[in-house]
Amino acid sequence: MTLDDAAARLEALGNPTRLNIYRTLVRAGEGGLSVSALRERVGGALSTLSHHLQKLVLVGLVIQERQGTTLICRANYDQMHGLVDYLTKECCADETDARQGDAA
Amino acid sequence: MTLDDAAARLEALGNPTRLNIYRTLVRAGEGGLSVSALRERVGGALSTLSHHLQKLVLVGLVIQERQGTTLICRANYDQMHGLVDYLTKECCADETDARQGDAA
DNA sequence: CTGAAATTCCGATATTCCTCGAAATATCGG
DNA sequence: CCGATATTTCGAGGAATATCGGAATTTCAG
Repeated sequence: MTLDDAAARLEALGNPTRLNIYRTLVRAGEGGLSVSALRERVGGALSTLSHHLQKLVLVGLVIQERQGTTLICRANYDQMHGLVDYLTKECCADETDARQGDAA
Repeated sequence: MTLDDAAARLEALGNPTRLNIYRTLVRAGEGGLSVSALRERVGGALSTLSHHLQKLVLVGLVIQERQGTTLICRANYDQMHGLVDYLTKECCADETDARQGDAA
């Protein structure tokens, strides 16, 4: 994962509304949530929610799947793990890591 | 750590320039880096760097310490660990965690 | 086809962000 | 105090964001 990718994901998460959306999706588990179900929990206008969701989808943090008229949204754990990994490796390193982790 | 706190930190990191600044600071290790030394590595105008640094300091991700005329900047590992922790607990939980982690 | 439900697209507005150069401020050495 | 160095503050331009309401689109049921 490049620095720009990581920054894009962090930015996507770096908005209270969006972080809340994402967290809600995580808590919903594998079943996911429809956009309207999501809206009932996070509030706000549907168009706004849709907008935020797109941002999350764009960076790969959320996956959408159509089921008839409803669109199911799910958290993409892999991407989040990748992000946490990046943060841990690149940005949590103490001196020990700073010497070796340079290659990454 | 509240959702808003986490979002603020994520937002601070969610800018390529700032993420680069932070990462550079982490790699510098405990010794830290002065603002101008930092500038030599990340480029850009000093005023811009100062601005970004303030943002990082504001959310606690970076600590500054005066040494004469120079200001030493250091990454605050604790805060970053706290953030990664939050992400892991609140946003990486699979169903197993989603049931129990609700209290947090 | 028609009606209903779910979601996105289309403007619009207010706010915030990123970046810069220049001026101001702080600290030190002498 | 003076000069030099380091950093921040000020002011500004331009771009991007967050939010909204309503219209348009898609998909299903009958």
